[in-house]
Amino acid sequence: MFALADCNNFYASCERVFRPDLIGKPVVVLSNNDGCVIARSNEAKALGIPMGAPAFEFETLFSKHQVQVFSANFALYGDMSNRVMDILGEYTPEMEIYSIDEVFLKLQGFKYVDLHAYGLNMQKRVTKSTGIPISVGIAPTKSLAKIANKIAKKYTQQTRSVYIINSDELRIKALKWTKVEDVWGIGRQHAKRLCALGVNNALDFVQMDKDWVQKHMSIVGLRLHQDLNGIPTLDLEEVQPKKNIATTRSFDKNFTTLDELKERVTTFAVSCAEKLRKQGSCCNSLSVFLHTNRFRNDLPQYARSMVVQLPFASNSNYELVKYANIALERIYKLGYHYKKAGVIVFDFTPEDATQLTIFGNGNPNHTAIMHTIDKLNALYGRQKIKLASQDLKRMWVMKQEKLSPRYTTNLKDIIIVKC
DNA sequence: TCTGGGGTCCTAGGACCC
DNA sequence: TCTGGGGTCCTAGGACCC
Repeated sequence: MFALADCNNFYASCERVFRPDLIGKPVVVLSNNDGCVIARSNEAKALGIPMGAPAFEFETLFSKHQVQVFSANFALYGDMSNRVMDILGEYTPEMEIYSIDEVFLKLQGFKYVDLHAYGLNMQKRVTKSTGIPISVGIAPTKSLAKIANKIAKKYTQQTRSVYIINSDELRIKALKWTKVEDVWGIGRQHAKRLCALGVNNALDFVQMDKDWVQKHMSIVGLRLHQDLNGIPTLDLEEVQPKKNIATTRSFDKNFTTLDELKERVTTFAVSCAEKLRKQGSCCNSLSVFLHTNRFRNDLPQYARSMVVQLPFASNSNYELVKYANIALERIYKLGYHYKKAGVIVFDFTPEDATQLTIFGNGNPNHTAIMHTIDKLNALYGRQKIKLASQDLKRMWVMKQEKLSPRYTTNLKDIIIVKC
């Protein structure tokens, strides 16, 4: 059996842990630059605030219903996630952290354990120990555990946030209850196509012809089809080193000059290099993109990206910055208002296995200095040591007007309890 | 005025090899 | 009129996830 433990309204719940006065009140968390809504408490959902809602469009609704609005505080969410995962890890030797707020637990060899009681225990313990409410779904396969979790979340009262699918009867009932577009792995495109064929719920889907599924939804769809039929096809996945690493940002205003963009792209490339070093990888290629604001119909639109192959695998700030800027200069066009840019690195080789060449390929060895920069930045704060071509005056601060304190990761922000 | 930021996998088709 | 039969690698694009 598999269990899927999923934190309820995770970011909103994190904000509430240290602000218990917000329990029962609508809470939303915004994306970077305070752009859109990326998390909502149940009360906020009930007000009809959709996922991804642009914050500025909902300002009147926010103030009318006294919605508590927060800027994204990823330091807090990451730390709270670790706490939740640590506790859940005690319930099984095999788990897969699927996202910041979700984890699959493999319950193999639990034949003589009352899994429902086991689920209730983990649910209670996480909620009590961290203040984060979670839901638990248990079923014979991962995709069915996903569905069980959805049921637990929807019927909190009746299920006490734990639901188990442990018979074919319950499986059929759950599949029938699940709309096809809500199935994990069936996105908008496939849902549209399936609905047109009269396949409206997950039960309809599992009864479809295998060949059709494979033909139109590839091997991925076929695996899901099997898994939902109760044949375990999707197993836990091990943590793999990343194959792509990206740093991309929207700007809070439009940029027009090459110099402004150069500074941003330089900072993004440095950030990618840092992430590469953290994972012990070097990249052989990178891509730079930039585009104008796609929401502004009154301005001319332009978007381009360019891939650069490095002559050697690297994770040096200097090298990545150099090649990222070469790409930027090629794709930059004067006369446009740029809103977003990014750097993506890919085609990795492990740091300790980069190819040497007999005649030398000009790959300078920056290992020592990068190591020193990383160490200093770890000690004295991120971006303490920067390249001169980066934003030295710290002009580009993200819009984060409603940021909560870093309660758990910054000594200055630890709460004071008066008793 | 203001609209996020990351990731993964699969397939078809073209270019190329012998 | 008639024009082989295998392969591999790479890329773009499409689908999906949180």
